[in-house]
Amino acid sequence: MSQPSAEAASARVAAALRGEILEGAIAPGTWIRQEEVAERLGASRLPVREALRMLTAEGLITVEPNRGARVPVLDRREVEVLYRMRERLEPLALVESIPHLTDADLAHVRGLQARIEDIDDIRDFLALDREFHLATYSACDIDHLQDMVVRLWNATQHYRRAFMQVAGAQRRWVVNAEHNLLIDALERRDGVDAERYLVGHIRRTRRELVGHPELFTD
Amino acid sequence: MSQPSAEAASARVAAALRGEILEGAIAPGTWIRQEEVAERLGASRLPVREALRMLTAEGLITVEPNRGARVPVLDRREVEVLYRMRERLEPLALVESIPHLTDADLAHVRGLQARIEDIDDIRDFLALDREFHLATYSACDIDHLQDMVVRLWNATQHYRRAFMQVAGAQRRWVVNAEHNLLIDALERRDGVDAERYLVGHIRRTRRELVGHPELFTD
DNA sequence: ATCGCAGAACATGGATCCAATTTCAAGGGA
DNA sequence: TCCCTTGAAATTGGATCCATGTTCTGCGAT
Repeated sequence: MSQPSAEAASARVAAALRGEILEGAIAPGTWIRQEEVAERLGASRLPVREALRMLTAEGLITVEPNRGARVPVLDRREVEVLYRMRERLEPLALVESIPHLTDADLAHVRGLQARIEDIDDIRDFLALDREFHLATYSACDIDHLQDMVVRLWNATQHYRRAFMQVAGAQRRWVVNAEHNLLIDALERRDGVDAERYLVGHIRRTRRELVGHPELFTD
Repeated sequence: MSQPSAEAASARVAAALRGEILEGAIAPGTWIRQEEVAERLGASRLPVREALRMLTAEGLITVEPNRGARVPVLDRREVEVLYRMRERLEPLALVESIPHLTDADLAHVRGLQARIEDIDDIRDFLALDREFHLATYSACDIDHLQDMVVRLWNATQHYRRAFMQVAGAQRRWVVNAEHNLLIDALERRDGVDAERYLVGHIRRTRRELVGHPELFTD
């Protein structure tokens, strides 16, 4: 009877909140009330508190003592530096991943890209784009590295969504082209080329994103 | 009456455990029992649980559901990649910090280096070396970046201590020389040189550290 | 003697109640 | 009218008790 059985309440709450935050249902800056979350998700306040701590470890929220938790509001400069961190860390994750990527992994990545090219809805695009990139790092067996990459994606998710809403369809074409170049390099197991395409991909996105002042309050 | 007054219990417990882990009093691999910590630090189990979640967010421990928490044991490869992550992230933190470093900050950094050169005890050296490097990043105003750098120092602290115990005094001379080169570049506000010295410093340490197989179990 | 299995001891996860802090609104004074 | 103060409501933090899951021990069967 030691089946995984019912997931722990705190993990359930964390998963639910994680989804809401990543999909934008919880706007940055708004306080997340423990009581409200507890009764909405059918749990007591205690697992909610644990879940909030988990989400802080994932870079999704910040907790202020005796105040509460909320999705942080970032200014343009913070988002820019977060992207610069991505430009440095993700190539490392990719290089560590490439030697361990199986053919099945690569087929999965190709499948994701095929779905990305067929999609119109921004919400689906964001989720699949995230899944695509994380899949290319999935064979990296260093937990700390994968965790930090996920943190960077988490922290910038809201601004990526806002960016996609103002960017035109032309951007999607560029993204698709860059993704396919990256996939080709991966299938050749060419770490040097893959790293080059990835850095270019992230850098171009950063420049375009921070070039939209209307996405930020400052 | 709204003085900061007594720090929150969970923060006190977290600070105590943080110190014990960083000083090596809690060996990697040993389970951290909530009840034991609670009665030793004069709190109930609840703030201990919160503290363990905080330390997870800081990269100091890992929590296994229904099992408990412990300081993770890393193999040589993980430590090596953690150092490669430092080589990529810390230069960025330094570059972001340099323009905002005040003369008082630099004087503080110089003072720390002077104390480092006078110290024999390994425990003090580790604490001051950490404080030295973090001080050079202290003017970086991007919280996520500073937090990640601290995580990297936390995760590798145990192996740095073990390394210092097998390394000779000769290593200390090299460290001091590299620190002083770094300080000079900082005082010139020369980001390019500072980054160069820092990368070399971390890279040399990585190579020497992972070159000691006796520090790892595998 | 070794492996398997049951049951007890132990540790973590969760619920409820209470305390402490913060926030917000109303009232009083300059 | 504005600002400061005061107190009550709302919210988070903590303690105790109970439920659930895991680990270890010892008994029994092969």
